Amino acid sequence: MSESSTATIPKFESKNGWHQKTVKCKLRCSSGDKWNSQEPGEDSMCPTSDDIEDLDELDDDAKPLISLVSGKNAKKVVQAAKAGTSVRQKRLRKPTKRYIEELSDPKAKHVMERKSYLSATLKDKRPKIRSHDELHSGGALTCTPKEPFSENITQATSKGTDEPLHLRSKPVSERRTNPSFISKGRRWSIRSQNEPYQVRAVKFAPKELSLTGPSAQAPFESRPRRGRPKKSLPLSFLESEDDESEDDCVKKRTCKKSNDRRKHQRMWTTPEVMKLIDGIAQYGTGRWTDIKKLMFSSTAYRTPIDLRDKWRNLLRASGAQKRKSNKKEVKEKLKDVVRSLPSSVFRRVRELASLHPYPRFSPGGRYIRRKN
DNA sequence: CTTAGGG
DNA sequence: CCCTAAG
Repeated sequence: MSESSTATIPKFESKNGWHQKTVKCKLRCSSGDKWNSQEPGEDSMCPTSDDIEDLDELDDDAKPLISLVSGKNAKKVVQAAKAGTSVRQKRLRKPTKRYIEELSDPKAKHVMERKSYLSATLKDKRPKIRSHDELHSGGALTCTPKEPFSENITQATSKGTDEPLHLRSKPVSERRTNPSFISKGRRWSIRSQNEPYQVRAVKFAPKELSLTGPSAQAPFESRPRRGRPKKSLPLSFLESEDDESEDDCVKKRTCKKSNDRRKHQRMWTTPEVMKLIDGIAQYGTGRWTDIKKLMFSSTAYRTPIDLRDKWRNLLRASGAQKRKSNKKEVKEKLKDVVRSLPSSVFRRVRELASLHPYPRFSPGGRYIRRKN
């Protein structure tokens, strides 16, 4: 998929090529299926081997996405030129994101909100951006396919790798991650500018594109989601962990508007659970950050909190957490959790549960100190 | 900033 | 998963 779209790009020199590209993108778009819907569903699989951490899926939609963007952009440019509305000299970068959004999301309900939010954030965070905003913001993005990328890259790199990039990266990732943008703007939105890998990813994008991205596996590691990437994050690259596209579309499909919460659910795979358990076995309960760092260093998603939550659920599911409800009930309730997990896992869960109780308070109410 | 708890 | 209150 990406290939085809990429292939057309070189033709940009001739106006014809351009047009072609646009059309193509459009076609793709209208054809309906998302490119990233290759993953039917993860839940049914019951992996027995331990090394299936990357069974999730290959996230290739980034490239197509970009081309899409460019296509849009081109179209937009044309339109703008016709209308003569904009005063931009070069190529009207600014509105890009808007169009992207609009086209990709027919409803385009939150466009305005989003826009305002964005600008607000920018203003708020980095006042100076606004000045070169016009020049850059769309800059690389726009020309990615059309113009020699070298220029853009140079510009981007030499200039603050920060501001313009982040500026650009946000819309893109947002679009992918958060179809029904929430005007409120969450933590991750704000933080996204601090995330090193995201920046990097964005920076690479153009290169890959023009080079016909040979081995670009996880073009957009973007993990806009909340969470302190911290210093140890760069590692998350190597693993080419993947996507987010999955849950993205899952969200879109299943709950569409859904209640604000639970936007991106990601199914816990068995290996993940096992890693978690191992981690707890080593560190005990309560040191989620450490566990995350050690066991999930390669996994960008899964914050320490997620780990803790998962553990809590496991406990409940395993019945170690005696509660009012009897085991049967619990099991029934958390059937989905159980069904894909081998019994061996649950045995371990129980062991650990007795070893280091989760609430960290013994039944008597005494606080249980962690050892190491 | 990290945990714990509750929604 | 998300959010908030505590250390």
